[in-house]
Amino acid sequence: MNPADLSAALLTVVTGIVVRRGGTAELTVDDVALERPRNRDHGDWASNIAMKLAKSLGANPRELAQEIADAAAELEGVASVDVAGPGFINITLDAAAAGALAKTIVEQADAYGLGDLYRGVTINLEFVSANPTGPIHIGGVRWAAVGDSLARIFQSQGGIVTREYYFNDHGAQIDRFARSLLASWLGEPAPEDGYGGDYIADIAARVLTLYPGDLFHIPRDEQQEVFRAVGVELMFGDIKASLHEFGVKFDVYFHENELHESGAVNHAIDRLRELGAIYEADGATWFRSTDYGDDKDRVLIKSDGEFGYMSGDLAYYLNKRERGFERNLIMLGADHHGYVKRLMAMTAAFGDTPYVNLEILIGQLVNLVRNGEPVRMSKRAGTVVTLEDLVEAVGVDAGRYALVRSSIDSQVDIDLDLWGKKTNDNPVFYVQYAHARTHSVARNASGSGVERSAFDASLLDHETESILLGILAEYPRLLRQAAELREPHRVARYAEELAGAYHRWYDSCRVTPVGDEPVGDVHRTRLWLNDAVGQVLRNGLGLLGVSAPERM
RNA sequence: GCGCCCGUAGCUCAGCGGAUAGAGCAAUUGACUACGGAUCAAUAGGCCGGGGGUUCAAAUCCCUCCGGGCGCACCA
Repeated sequence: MNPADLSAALLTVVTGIVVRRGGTAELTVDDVALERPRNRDHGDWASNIAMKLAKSLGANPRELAQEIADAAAELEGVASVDVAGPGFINITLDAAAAGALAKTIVEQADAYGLGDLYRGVTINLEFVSANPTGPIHIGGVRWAAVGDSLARIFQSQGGIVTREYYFNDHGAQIDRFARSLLASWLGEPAPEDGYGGDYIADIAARVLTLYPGDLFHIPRDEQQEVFRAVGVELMFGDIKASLHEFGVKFDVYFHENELHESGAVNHAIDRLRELGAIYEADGATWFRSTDYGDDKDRVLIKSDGEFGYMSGDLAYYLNKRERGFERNLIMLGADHHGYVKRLMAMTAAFGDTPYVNLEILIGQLVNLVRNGEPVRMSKRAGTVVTLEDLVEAVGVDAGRYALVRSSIDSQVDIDLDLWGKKTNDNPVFYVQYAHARTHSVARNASGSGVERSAFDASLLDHETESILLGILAEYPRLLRQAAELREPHRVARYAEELAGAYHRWYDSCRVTPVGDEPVGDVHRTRLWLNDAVGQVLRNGLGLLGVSAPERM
């Protein structure tokens, strides 16, 4: 008996009562969704449906609750139903009904918790998209961890997900990068608006070994072009490699240059023009985005003839739509939140639905901290902490977990010294240890002749067992919620809660008999529960891109 | 000035209409000749930034003020 089954049964009960009382409320399963009460005295599951319905039925909430409770008490698998407080309905399952879940989970294995919220929906999730003018710095790392995890969560709901990286290889910043490489090679100081740091010299040297021709005797602008073309490829290769090391693999690396070379940018502007959203002023071409809720109109073609920043975004969006993506999500840092309105205006102008066909997830920036003091990062000064630095200092698991554990709405401090030294501060080890422990227990059980050869759910009647089963039962809904809200951190917090409940159960219920005690069905049944917990921890950690070790 | 995010235990953060607000770390005290003590139990620690409002019910929703972060270019 899981909460979904119970909700469905309760829906039938409540609907019957509403009809009998002459009510007109149309109820769905969501209306009678059960929650797990904080306090164990309040049973396994609780509903507030009576308080919600009382007003429209003109009924006393407690009386209504009692009527529902009396009917619900007859449901199969329900041990008792109580009315408490202002009208809560508290349901306690009998141990057998609750415990059956342990077997279900083991049997469903990796499939336990999967849902169909986005069954068949094509989703394009764009994240990181850092310019290839330097290594991925610590700010981009957050989106790497969160974005990849969110992609996995969408997939758990049946979504057809493409992880995409927008490769900004067109425009002034790339020119600066090229000039910086050239300057480094020539032994000149870095350009005023260019990039510094050891990696520039490193890339410049690698360009030299890769370039087959004679770089010394060609004009300077051709030299710069060589450094641009080869340097960007090298930089991009490095970025890919460090992302890969971090466990993040993109399906598509999209080059902005393609949009310009194929004429897609012009085409996108023409399309807007046909729709009447374009005007000319001051020698520039403007998108009348204020018609669609933006704060000001945006320049698409500057008076010098160059494309404005936004023009590429128009073409890119259309390109994604032409590739068939129903939902397009872009993860951006808080320093880009000003883009939301103009991109939504674009979406509306093209006749799509803002916040549905296009969705922008804004995440707060990370602060780099050293000994409690904030550290300013500067690509130019070369004081950048990179993804590789993070992995080197704390490892992939601890790094990803720490980054994905917080809501993206909150700023996080990254203190590599602290993270590197006191890694026990990171709850990832608490969760991983719980998982390792499930394997340790299973190994031990096997050695003592305890196998999953019998299952009697009614034997899972210890208090820690009913708590554990309650948490396990919530997993599918938790996953769905994480997907709906685009909040991977919920999976991490859930894993911590489950790990805690498991450790407490371990402390009071043994799987392997002690001493001369014979192996009984209670031990065999507990082994099912043990393995079920291991399975769910593994599933959850997998969605976070964190390993689930069998030994630590 | 306008916009977005945040202000919850000493620290880092969950909870975002429900019952006595939680976890980890830090602190204090206990628990292994019983499945790994990277664990568990217990204690202590909170006017959920302040003030109004909506509601049967507000940390959660609305308004306002205070404090912090980030934005508001024919730059990308």
